[in-house]
Amino acid sequence: MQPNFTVAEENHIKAIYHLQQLSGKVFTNDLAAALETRPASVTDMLKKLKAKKILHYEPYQGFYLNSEGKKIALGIIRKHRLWEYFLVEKLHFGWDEVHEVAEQLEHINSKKLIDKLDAFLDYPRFDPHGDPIPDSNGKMAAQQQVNLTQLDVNQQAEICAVASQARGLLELLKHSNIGIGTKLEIKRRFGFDQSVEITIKNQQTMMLSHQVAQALFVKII
Amino acid sequence: MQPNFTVAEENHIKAIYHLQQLSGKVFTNDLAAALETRPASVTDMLKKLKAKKILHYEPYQGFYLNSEGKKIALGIIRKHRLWEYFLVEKLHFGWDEVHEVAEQLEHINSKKLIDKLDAFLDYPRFDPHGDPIPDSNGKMAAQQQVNLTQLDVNQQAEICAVASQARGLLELLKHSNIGIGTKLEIKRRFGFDQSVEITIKNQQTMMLSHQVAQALFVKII
DNA sequence: TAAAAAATTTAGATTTGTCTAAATTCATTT
DNA sequence: AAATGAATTTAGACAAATCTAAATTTTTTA
Ligand SMILES: [Mn+2]
Ligand SMILES: [Mn+2]
Ligand SMILES: [Mn+2]
Ligand SMILES: [Mn+2]
Repeated sequence: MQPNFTVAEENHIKAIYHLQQLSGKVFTNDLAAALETRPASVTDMLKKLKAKKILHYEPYQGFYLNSEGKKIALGIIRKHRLWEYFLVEKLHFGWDEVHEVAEQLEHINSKKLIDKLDAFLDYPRFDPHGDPIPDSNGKMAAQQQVNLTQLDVNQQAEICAVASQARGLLELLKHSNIGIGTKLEIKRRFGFDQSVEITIKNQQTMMLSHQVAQALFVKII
Repeated sequence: MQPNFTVAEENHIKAIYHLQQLSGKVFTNDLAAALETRPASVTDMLKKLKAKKILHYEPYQGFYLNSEGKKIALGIIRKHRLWEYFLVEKLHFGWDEVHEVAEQLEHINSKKLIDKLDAFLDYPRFDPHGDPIPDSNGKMAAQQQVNLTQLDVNQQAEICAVASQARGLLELLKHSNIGIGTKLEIKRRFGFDQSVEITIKNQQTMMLSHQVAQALFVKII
């Protein structure tokens, strides 16, 4: 039923999906930046995806996945996140080490494999970064997360996602003992640089820059 | 240290390794048949592998992996067999269903992943087909197997490997309740067609054709 | 609204992996 | 030893995925 897609096509499909979640439409330069490729290469790929009838695309006007395309994207995301869960829960990878490997594993092509893996892992609903895992029909739990920058002083929250894979950020978080599941309370906000002071589990108090706070998503508790 | 190899290169390297185990040297047509590709395509690839200094190759004279090439082949075989073990032992695939998926998984590129997988599986020494799994240094247990055609009447043995992945064979074996670990005794041999009569676990008695017997390797018990 | 700037596409090239058909080399047979 | 046939390589082509540089379109600015 679904045609087969190459690894390059799948990487484009997934990246388009994530970008169109933000604003509905995606533009060539943004996708090229996300994939660390060139705008001209993106244009080439857009034509292929349009020819395969999974992308709505008019030259110069932006583009977005149609419902068939979204279904395919969700299948790739399902595989990516299930493998991440496997790597962390079964193989004891750190949650900040799994992305690269999952980026490869998500392209393994076997429905049976992924459904058996899902069962083996006992149908997890969230990956190690707090992102919801689509089920085999593409449905996933809504993620009730708020950006740390949006909390009020004295609010308590638990970190459930880190929105950036940047190398330096993960290093900083590890050093500060901050990770998925960390409980914290907002102590103060400084308008000058939009930094925020937090207390972890009623113990350490520390400052987070705006850049760091922006990368942290929490659920309020 | 080791350059990176593409999926196509890795598939060629692995196939060359298996063929050169038989007779030391490999020929273009044989490799093309094994990979279901064309002799001209094989020649193209041989030049690449020679340029990467892992293959001894003189035009028209056959070819074989040098020690560097064998090391790379064993790394791929290690991954293939560990994934097969994982699929059967953890995901409950049938031992006759794993080959295709392992053919993809063997190309995932992460030393950390494969060493952690090995530990998770508790360092298995044989894959679901009875083939030995190389350790991270490329060493593997010698396989003490004998072909079923070589046993004498009244000898008892346990099946530890099936040497062919042919579709029809696996179907036949499943139907006959024969698999890895099956214990049997040789009852009679017929010179006419080289068929052999066996009894499984002192229960069923059945005839196996020469073609089937040739594909079965056993250890004597 | 016309120029300038930004975004995007097109043109043309390169690498990888594959193929078919033709040429070459090697081995076997008269 | 020449002819035949098998095995192998070469020549030339093509699709996929990328790139750079140039052209085009759209948007912004003056
Ligand atoms: Mn990927
Ligand atoms: Mn994730
Ligand atoms: Mn393979
Ligand atoms: Mn095997």
